[in-house]
Amino acid sequence: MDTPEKNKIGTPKSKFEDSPVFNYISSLSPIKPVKSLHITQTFSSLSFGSPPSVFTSPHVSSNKESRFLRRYNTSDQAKPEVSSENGVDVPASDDAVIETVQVHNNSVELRENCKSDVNVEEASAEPQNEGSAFVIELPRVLKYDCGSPDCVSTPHAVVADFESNSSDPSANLVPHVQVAPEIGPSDNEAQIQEVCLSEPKKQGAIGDWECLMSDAVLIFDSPNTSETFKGLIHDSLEPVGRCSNSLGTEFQQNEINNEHEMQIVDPGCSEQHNGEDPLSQTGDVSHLEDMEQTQDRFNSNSGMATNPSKRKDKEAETRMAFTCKSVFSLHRGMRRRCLDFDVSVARRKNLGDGSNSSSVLAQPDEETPANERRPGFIRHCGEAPARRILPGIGLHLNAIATTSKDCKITKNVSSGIHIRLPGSTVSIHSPMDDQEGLDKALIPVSSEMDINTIENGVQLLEDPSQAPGSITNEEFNQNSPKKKRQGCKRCNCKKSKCLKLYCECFAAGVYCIEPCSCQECFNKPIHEDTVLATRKQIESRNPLAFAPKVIRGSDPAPDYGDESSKTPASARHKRGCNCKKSSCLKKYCECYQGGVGCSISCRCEGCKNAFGRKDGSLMTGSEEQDEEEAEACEKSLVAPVQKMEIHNNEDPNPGSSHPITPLRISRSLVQLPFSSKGKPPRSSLVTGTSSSSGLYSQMHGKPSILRSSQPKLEKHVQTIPDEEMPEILVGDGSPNSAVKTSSPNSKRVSSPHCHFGSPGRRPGRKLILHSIPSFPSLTPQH
DNA sequence: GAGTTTGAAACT
DNA sequence: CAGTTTCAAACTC
Repeated sequence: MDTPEKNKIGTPKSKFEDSPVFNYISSLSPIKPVKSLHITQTFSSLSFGSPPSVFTSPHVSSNKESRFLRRYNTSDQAKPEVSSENGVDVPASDDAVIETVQVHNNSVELRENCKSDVNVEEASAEPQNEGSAFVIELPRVLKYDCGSPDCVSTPHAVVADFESNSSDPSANLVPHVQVAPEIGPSDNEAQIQEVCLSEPKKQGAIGDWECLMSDAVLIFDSPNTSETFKGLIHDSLEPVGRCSNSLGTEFQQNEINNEHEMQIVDPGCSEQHNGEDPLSQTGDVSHLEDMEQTQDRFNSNSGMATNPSKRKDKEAETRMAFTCKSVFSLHRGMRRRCLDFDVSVARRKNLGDGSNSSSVLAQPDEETPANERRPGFIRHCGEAPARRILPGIGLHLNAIATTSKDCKITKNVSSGIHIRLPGSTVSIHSPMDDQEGLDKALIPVSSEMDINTIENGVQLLEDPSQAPGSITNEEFNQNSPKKKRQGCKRCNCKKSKCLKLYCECFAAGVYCIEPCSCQECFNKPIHEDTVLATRKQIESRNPLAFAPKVIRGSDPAPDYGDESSKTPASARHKRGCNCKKSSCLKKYCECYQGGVGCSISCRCEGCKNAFGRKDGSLMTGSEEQDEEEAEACEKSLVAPVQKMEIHNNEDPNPGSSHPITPLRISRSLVQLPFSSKGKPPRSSLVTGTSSSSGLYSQMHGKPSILRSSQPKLEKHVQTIPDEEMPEILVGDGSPNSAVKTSSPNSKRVSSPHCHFGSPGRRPGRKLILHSIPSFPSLTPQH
């Protein structure tokens, strides 16, 4: 596994180790090759569920199963090194850095892809384009990226730790970093190692990280080096930081707080907490313990505690799975988001091991029973108990795509963020390093939240002014009226055992958690095998079964033929609805629920979907208004009540406002701003076509969006798509696309994805698309 | 909170 | 592929 280089380096190194520089170099170079390998494996093995849209690249496709990828925090965290590496690699310029990073290691790319791809792109591009926006975007990006498996914020985190130590003592909860300075170098090493190594077994992936760590350690060993190291880190960090920045809003905050730390902070986790989290602290402590343990194990196992070369070997061995965890959690109370990617194997290992570390971090929230942690699934957000730290944000692409239910960020307990792409899930972790952490760490994500987040992210991008974090949160909270379910999906299954698509949790690719009222639930980590098997079966029957129900409309959906579809925003339900009695005006209608108009593919009767009728009356422009009126009339007849609500909400003139395509609402998909009852605001409808802006404005409160409604819309769209893409990808991966097909009768899914893939996606500014290209590089690898 | 309605999912 | 049944969410009271 290991690349020869590493080995070479490793051995000789022992002596050289002393020189920090040497170490770095060695570590860096060797790592690359290795990672690439790993990555490959990882993906394959991991079979990312579906990589995020971003991954549209072919390789991704494979993953259907991946959907349920599991992310374990643990391993990932180890990865931080990557970041560090990146950081190292990265020269000065952010952009450059990013690129470099990608170039560097495939693995790195993967990891960063999340970040870098999205982030980077955004970061690089956006910043240029949009200065202010940039900041905001970054965070979001992070989110998204984070979502992406790769994103490992951790690396940064690691770096951060170091820096933090130097810069922010207070903040740091994280022992490592802090320790370093404070404690003797040796200690630092140990800690570091632990951090990196923690659970090396489980996460073989760690390798690179470890290497770095080891290097770092060495450096630390020599006091001087340590500083140098720091310096390096800093240097690297900044660039990295940017990348990381993209990771999360936290980043911004961090920056504010500490320039150095900034990035470090794991966006995900961090969102803001600068050390505040008690949890984090606890987590840290526990983490330390875990680390120690892990170290011990590691040492015993490898017999080379600090020996870098050996570590490398080990790394190579372990690498099978690569997971990235952000170490952040350790650091400050900040939440860290960690993305974990685990190979199934790794995962299992983790599971086995997991217990150890996890306990440490286990945040209160996290403590979710095993269930939640499940790799494949995202936890429900919901329940995060009380802590709402800004919790990580979990993205559940599926969910997102699907329904977008609301998620509440708040709920997220952990700091971690989990993104679940159809194929894959990414989790950003919080403090929990270890497996448990992983397990536990899996932050319960509410799919909806995720979605929201994403969208928010998008929006944010658009609106620089808003702070990412705040926005998201608020919006999420506000937006999702549904929360009840949506917020975190909770099911109430009685007979399906939560192993059928009837179960929203299952359908969303998340494990059932406490909030669920299900009976005889098998959708729990404990029954992971069963869940996966069932999932496979279902997918075998319908590859798109777990794909988001709503496909973003950005792409012109020729399929539909409807104008509506063409509208940028036009998002459609993949299969279309079959409503008979609800006139597509109630949530019984999936189209409506998803905030999208009905399309040709719908077989509904008496369609009055506010977001767009099946007849194609998607309202656009003036027509929309007219139609709206007509609809209003109709609705009034049909459902006066609803109408009322709608009007109340927005309405005044639906038509007038900016035509936002319903898509936009797409987020809506996720969560429409429905009134608490869930009724879509009429305006929204209008918006759907035309006025959507209103919604946003309302929602976001920021007019900005509105103002540039179209562009923004596009952006949204794109963004959305991106997000969705993943799922699609998943489906698409291969099959999906194929799947997409549709039987006329039945449902078909529009193929969205063309969209996705299409790099050319809409002009939206979102670089995200661009990012996609990057992925390809990865794919090719393998 | 219980009961009803609805339409997707699953089954035949 | 169409029809039927099952299921759980959405909705109503």
